[in-house]
Amino acid sequence: MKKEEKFKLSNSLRTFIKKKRKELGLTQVDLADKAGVGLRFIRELEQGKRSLQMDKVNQVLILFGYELGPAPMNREKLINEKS
Amino acid sequence: MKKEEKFKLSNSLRTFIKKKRKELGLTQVDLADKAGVGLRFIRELEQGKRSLQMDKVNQVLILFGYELGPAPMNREKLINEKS
DNA sequence: TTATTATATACCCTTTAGGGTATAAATACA
DNA sequence: TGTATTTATACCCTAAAGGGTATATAATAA
Repeated sequence: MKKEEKFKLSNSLRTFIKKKRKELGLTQVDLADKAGVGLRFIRELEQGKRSLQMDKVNQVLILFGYELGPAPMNREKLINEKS
Repeated sequence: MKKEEKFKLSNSLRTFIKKKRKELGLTQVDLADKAGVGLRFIRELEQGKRSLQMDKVNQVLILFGYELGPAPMNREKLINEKS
């Protein structure tokens, strides 16, 4: 496993956040402020850091009406997903 | 907000894990070993600690074929969910 | 081009997640 | 009952999450 892969999470979350943020026309700074988290956190989130704390992630997701939950993995994605 | 509520996460995850674990007839110790996390972590997870790290949670969920992902919140649950 | 804004990287620092372990309480089973 | 198993609580400790901030590198506009 390459070193960076250790820090990448399933693309869905990072792209989800980035997409939602753009849709609302927010900068990372805006989002950090609204969510009450640090700017560094938003960056690590959008860059796919795996070890983020759930509560912080949820502070962001809630702004979009979402929250973290268990979702069935699909193996197709596992195979095809680019790291 | 009562003090303990700060540490409770949406019931879905904690009950999901507990239910899946029971279905497989595993003890907390078994699950901790299989997931490669500490026993303490499994306990905090099943007790609803909010600030758990996503990667650790995923190590557990993967055993069940699941992973953390953004899920739309339903307001019904927000209102009715017992803390 | 240059100025402005957004994003990324790097560092210091405090707080805390979580491992390990011992003990206590609860549950199951003879 | 008592005994074994499972789960919960409490403590110490190390590694790292993440806040703040300064700097660097895009990206966009004038």
